[in-house]
Amino acid sequence: MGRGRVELKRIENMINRQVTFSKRRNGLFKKTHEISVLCDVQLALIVFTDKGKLYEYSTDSCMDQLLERYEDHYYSDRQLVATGTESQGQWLVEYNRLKAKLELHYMGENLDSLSLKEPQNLEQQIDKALKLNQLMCDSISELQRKEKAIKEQNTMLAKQIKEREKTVAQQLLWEQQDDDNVLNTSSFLLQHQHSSLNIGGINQKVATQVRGNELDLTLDLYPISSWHLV
Amino acid sequence: MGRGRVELKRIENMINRQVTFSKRRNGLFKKTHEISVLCDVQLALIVFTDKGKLYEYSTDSCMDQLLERYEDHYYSDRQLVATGTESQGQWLVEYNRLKAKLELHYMGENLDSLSLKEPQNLEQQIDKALKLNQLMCDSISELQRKEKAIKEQNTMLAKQIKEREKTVAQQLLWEQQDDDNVLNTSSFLLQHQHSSLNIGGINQKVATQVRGNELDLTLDLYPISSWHLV
DNA sequence: ACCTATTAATAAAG
DNA sequence: TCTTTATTAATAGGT
Repeated sequence: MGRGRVELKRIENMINRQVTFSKRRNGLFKKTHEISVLCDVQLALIVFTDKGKLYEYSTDSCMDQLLERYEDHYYSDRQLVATGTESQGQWLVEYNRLKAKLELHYMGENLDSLSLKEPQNLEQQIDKALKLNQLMCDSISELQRKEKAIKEQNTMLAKQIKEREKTVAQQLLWEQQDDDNVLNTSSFLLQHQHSSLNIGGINQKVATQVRGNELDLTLDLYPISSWHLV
Repeated sequence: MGRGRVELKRIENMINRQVTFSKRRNGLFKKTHEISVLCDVQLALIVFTDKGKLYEYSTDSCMDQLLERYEDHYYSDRQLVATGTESQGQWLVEYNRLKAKLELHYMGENLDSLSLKEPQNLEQQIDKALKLNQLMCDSISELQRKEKAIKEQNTMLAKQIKEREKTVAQQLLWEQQDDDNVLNTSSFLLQHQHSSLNIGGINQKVATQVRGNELDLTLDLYPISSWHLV
């Protein structure tokens, strides 16, 4: 549309390119919003200009949820099944097999083990390491389970809010209709905050959390360094 | 365009909605591609239908990079430095220390190691085990981070619901007062607080991370059974 | 920003 | 889903 066709290739004139970008960007965002409302779909649109400026749109302004959902679409489900069931189960098998082997080993070579200076110790260390790994596996799947549960709760809450909004909106409509009969003005302001990502706040908390983890890391890691291998 | 105007509201007829979605989706993706090429901008478009079907477009098909860039746009480098340096750095220290010990060990006992049948192998295995531990540690802290973020979002949502209840209750009060007082203006502020915690960002990295771990876990776990300790 | 000649998108119907 | 077609919407080029 417009006067004359446009070739589908980069507009070389910079001014022109920027003007076109501005116009088409508006159009694109409008259409994005329209399809979102008309067809009741959730969508996210992110645009980066060559100069690094960012424009974004997302249904209900929850870009994060959408992006998360996007990730989940590819990773989460399969992951949960894989880690939760397979690898963990597999891991236990490995663990027990190894333990049995170790026991056999020390039964047979009990006295003439010169170079193995600390057999019990080695066994203990490996045992510890295995147990540690096992714990971590447990931890991971536990966390994954928790995560899923909380997410579900989240979705529920979000739904509730949406429902409530609808109800309120409808009430207002009714109210307005009543008011019209009495020469009244009902003003309704819906403040739709756009893409204010509340990241600063979260980050702080994330950082704290990470620091907490570091401590755990350290605590867990020291035993490993005390494997008496030297 | 089309015969007659269309109101900007959800199309209730399901068939119609789907048809419109199909048509407009094509249009939207086309326009998305066009602006990308004409104006030389990078963009990402993600669409989820109400039934969970996913459609996506991204310039040069590198959605991940774009999403990462999006996150980076909000994430300050502080976090990256903090996590990247401290916790991981600490770990590297441990790791290298242990490695050095192992090397010394094999230097000294090079020839008379009967029971240590495959020293290099043992080293490799321990190396792998350590890396595995590291990955699991990372995974755990990522998951913990994520969990906390989602929980917070949950809290936010719950708060929103409470707020809304209050608002509605108050509105009802006003309404009653208005009934007594015929010439009145009822103004109502609906604050669409938006609780967007930046979970997407965290999630993306976790997902990537976890995916990496998955593979590594599987690959690394098998060798453990081949520790030639028997 | 605004204007308008044109092209593009698309709603409704088959 | 795939066409067709009557209409509206988007927009290129100019001011």
